Amino acid sequence: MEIATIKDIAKALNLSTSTVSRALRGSYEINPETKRIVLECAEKLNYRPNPIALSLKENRSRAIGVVVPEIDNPFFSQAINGIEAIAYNRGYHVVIFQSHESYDREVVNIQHLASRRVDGVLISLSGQTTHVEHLKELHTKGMPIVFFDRFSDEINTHKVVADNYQGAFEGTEHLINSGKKHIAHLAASPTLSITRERINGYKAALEKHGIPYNEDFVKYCNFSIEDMEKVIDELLSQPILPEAIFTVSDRLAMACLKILKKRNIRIPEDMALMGFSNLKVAELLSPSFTSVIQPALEMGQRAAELLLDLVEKKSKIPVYQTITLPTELVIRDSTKTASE
Amino acid sequence: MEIATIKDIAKALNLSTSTVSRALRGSYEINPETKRIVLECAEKLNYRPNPIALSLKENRSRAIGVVVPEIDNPFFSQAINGIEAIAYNRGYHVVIFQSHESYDREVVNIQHLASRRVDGVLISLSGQTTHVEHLKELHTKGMPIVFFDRFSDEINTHKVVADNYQGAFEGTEHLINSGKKHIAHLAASPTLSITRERINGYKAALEKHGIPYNEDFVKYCNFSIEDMEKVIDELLSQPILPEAIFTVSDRLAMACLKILKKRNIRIPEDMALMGFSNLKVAELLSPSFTSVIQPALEMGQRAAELLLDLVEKKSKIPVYQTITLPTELVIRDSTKTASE
DNA sequence: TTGTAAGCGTTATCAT
DNA sequence: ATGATAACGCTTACAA
Repeated sequence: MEIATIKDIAKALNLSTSTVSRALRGSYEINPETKRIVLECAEKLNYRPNPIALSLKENRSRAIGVVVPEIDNPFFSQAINGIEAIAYNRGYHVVIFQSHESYDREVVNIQHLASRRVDGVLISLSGQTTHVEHLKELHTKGMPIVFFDRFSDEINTHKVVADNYQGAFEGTEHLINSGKKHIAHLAASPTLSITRERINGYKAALEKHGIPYNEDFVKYCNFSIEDMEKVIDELLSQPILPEAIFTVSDRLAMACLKILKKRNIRIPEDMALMGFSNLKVAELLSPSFTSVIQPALEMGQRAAELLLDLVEKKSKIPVYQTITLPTELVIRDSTKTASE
Repeated sequence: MEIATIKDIAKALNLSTSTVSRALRGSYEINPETKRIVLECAEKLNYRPNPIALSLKENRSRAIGVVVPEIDNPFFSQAINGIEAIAYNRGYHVVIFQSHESYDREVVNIQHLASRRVDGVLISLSGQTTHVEHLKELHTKGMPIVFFDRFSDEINTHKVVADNYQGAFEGTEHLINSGKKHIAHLAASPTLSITRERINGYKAALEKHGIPYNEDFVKYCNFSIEDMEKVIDELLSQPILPEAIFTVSDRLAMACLKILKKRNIRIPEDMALMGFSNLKVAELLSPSFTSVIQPALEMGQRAAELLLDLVEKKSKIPVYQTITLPTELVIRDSTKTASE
């Protein structure tokens, strides 16, 4: 990996490194002829500036850190896709970190990010995270941070989220409109902002249609399959069986399908199933699975734009904003909708 | 972002930077008491070594670059998951690049990687890539490179692949065993190594069972949905309709489902559908969709291990190997299998 | 227009 | 056991 440096060019041309440096970038104060020679030589030696030296000098890395619970989750990989697109266009690299839904791991990630001297951080909190001192410290030290999807109110910065309230409202209302009254809501970690927003949307839809809220129909579970199945089993072992289940993730829907199948409960005849989803393979799914699609890609893009604006100090005094992007209700089997 | 440096500690303690440096790492040649004081002060100032300065000095970045066609593809996001796990454990960071199946973009990615001074590269080639001079140059300059999934024979290095031949063979044989004779094979780019291997497996299964190979049943298509649908339409407009379609990706299977639905062809009664898949939501799929699952996570892990061994020169004279991991045939609806 | 020198944070070498 | 200095690659006052 022998790579030519500015010194090599200087030596080859009998110039000083500063002249070479000037020729290579700002063309001010430089003899056009010298510049030509330098560029030619740089080309010949296949010179590439060393970004590490640059980083050391400028105290910036031209890289942003992204902390997500799991890369291998369609929502986050789509979001990263959006982030990468924007970062790439603006000359930044993306360094990925996974918290694996663990608070401890998230803290370690943040330490790594800080010591890696990334120029900014995009983060979606882990399901375990209940306090954010680790981020607060980083933020007060001046590190630009932008939340997407899962945020904390304790840090005053940009937030880019899906309209979880409206998404849950519409989804729930769709179930109500197709004749369901007993609707269960299978939520994720109660500590997450998205969980609260979704439950509120769910409640609002029930209320609008005069359906009493039944606490037993709302279940929380973490991200392990075992836990999901346990919770679903509990839900289905109650005296009153729901007529529909609204899940907040594909994995939960999957777990539901499995349990329902085991109990010989037919979908959608015996029980309707719907929920938040991010699969790109909609057509491969059971046609009766109506879903609330999140704008993952766009969330990533918007978050990255906001972050890079902060990093590049486009606005001297940042006015932090919360951007809420709409979800989309996708009904696959329209025949089922109007009926009943 | 004011972060304490070794200088700050030295100043605070009236020591030289070299003493502080020694106290901080190698504990040889240092007064235990001095060491204690330094560590205490470092703790107080929340000192974190600057990896950029380290990188400059050591001419290494402790980061590896990963080039994949699309992050937002379950196969690659699972592979990245495996890569990240290994890299994390061994103290490396992962910098992600996407080629978006474009050769030009892949070349740019490689340039970025090189100038970023990553310590090694993991790559799965783009569907457009037919020559690999960009990688050859990097490799001959000494950059460790490991291929996973999609490789080129022109570069002598480690390769980690799925057993595409066997996967396609088993999948095709499964269709044959369930009574199908006219089996179409929907392949990806003909330039990719995986495409060749899979077609060979497909052919071998046909041959084993005495079914003549029909060229019209093998179609190539690129990664755009439009192209997929066009090719599938062509396939279904031929004089002899296949009884089964073997697809090499989830997106292709999806496109098939769409077209088949439009033409009112029932699955699996009129036409069986199966193929390579990487979805984690198997249970959400149509129960008749049999799939050949690729060991994406493990491929990422193995590739990362091999790369980091190269990077750390564990073996002075590397013996490059090709690791082939088995695929898994997952039959969801066992009732259909034995019948017919 | 070009060269000299200092500095970014760290470590290794060579004094002391 | 500790300190001074050079070096990693690059930019930028400041000098010439």
